[in-house]
Amino acid sequence: MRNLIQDARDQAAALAMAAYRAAAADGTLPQADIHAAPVEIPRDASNGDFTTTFALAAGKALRQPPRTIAQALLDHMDLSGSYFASAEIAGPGFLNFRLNPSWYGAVCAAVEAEGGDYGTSEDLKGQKIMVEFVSANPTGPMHMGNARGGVLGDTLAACLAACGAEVSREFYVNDAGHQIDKFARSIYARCMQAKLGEDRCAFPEDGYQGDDIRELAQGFLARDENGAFPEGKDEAAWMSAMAEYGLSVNLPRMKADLRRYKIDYDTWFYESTLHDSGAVAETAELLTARGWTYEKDGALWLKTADILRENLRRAGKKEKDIEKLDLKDDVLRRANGFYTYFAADIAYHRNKFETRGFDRVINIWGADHHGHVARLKGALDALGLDGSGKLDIVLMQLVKLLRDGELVKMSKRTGKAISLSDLLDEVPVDAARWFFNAKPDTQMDFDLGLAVRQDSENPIYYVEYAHARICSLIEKLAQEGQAVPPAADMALLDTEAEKALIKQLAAWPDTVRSAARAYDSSHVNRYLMELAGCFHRFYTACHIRQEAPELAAARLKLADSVRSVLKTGLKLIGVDAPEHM
RNA sequence: GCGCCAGUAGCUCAGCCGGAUAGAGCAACUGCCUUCUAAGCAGUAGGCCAGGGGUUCGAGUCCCUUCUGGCGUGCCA
Repeated sequence: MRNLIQDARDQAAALAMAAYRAAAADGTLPQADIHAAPVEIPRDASNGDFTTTFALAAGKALRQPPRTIAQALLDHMDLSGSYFASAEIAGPGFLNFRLNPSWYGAVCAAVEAEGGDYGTSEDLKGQKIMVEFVSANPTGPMHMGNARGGVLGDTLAACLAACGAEVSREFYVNDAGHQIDKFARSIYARCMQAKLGEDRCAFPEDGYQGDDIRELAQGFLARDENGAFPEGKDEAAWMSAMAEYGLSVNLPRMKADLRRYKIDYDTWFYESTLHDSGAVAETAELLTARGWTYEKDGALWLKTADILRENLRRAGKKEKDIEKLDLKDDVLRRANGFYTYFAADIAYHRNKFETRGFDRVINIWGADHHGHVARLKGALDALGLDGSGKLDIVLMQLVKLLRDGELVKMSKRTGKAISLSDLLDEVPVDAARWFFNAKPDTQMDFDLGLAVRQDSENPIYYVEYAHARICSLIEKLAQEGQAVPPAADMALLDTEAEKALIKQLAAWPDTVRSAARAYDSSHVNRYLMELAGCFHRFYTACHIRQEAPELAAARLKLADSVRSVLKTGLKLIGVDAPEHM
């Protein structure tokens, strides 16, 4: 709950502002309309722990050289009682602050007091947020492209929850529509082939080619104990029984694969329920009532172009640029009477906001769906549900799968895809989770050959090793009679390695917050790498054994705090923190 | 054609609202284990931040433009 970086930042800003007001009051500096001092953390710690660019930024408004302004601030500044030991002018006019022991002590105290809760906040308290991710078609095994979305959604949800949001993880099951129809026809064709011979029955051209479909067909026929197929009911009835059977086999497998991947959903939402309840038709009627649809060629169309044009105008886009976009309308209900996926998706999101009352909805989508983003938001806007404001779509670039440098196609249709479970057979879960927790918009290559021999080369081991090292250290010292003390004089920790480590501990709350704000949980990975690095350097530079008891106690205490934060951080991204390696 | 995302070290990527000498990991090279785990540490080398203009005290970061790569532009989902 405490955030010492934020506290120090605020304090530095307040000190600078107070100094400016004092300088302006006695005429040292001119009066100007300045209400905040920008505070930054210098890249290089030799430039101080915090710095304000007040003098640089205000140079123009105050019509004085930055260094003169900085000097005036310094002359009017009172650091007593603050977290800062000193302030000095540097470079073109930076005012650099250095932290004093009270700040380092406060960081250690916060980590100690808050334990596993350290880093959490109430930034998003009271907000009901849904993260919908993966939502892979249940017509076949999940391919490894789903692995990335799984990690991104799951870790993002965890970060949002750590910021106090009430988070719900959801999987949208596409158990209706065209794909399912194709799925049923594919199984049906394989059943027919099994009965009559491959060459006597054509397989649908657009059917699913994978072996899993053959297995489903065989499974279905095995359950058809009397050998009735294909007699007894009409084709459509057989197909619907097959689709139902196929889903009953596939969905539990998907759940199991995801569980193996350490992903648990709060809700599995079935698309079919939207059709069955009439919600899709109702949504289309609502859009029609609001004047956003028209009929053409027997189909019902949504005036997507009008909606988007209006949104773009409101966003200030130029008319000629809008024209260039060549905006098109979308079909909601086909000429054959069936609703499109888009129509169902609008109904689905209406359900998320209207029926279930989420304040915010985040969807993780593959970048190949980006054309759909503005349309869906626009359709929700047209329903008065503020899709532009409350629906956020995180687009992730697809993962290119390689094996020993050679491209592996991920097409489900060809049946040659590497499935998620194949992936987990080859790569440890934690390594996969770590790897896929990268910034969503980077295109990444995943080389299976490389991943297999990713042992000591994998950054994750650097972090895990730090944790194991600490556990082992604590264990060993405990055996020698030196337990982690309940309290210690942390002011004794004043070497560069120790201070750097404590500063890194202080940065944890900001890391969680920025990951949640940016919808990018890879901030956590980077943070943990740095924390591990700081620890390894501390470990090498600062020993505990054979040191004076007070110092040893403080260092042991610090190591224990690092252990705690490493564990919390790894847990956040769903990676185990091993005690031995 | 139009649109979205990206282009920073050999590779994978950081770089907070524009700030000081552009950083880290891996790979390469050199050192360091009779003291808490060497899956570690210290060091060396590696850069026209894709190219070109602009905005200003200051640009990897903002604007314009060109080039390169990925993706999209369905009565598919």
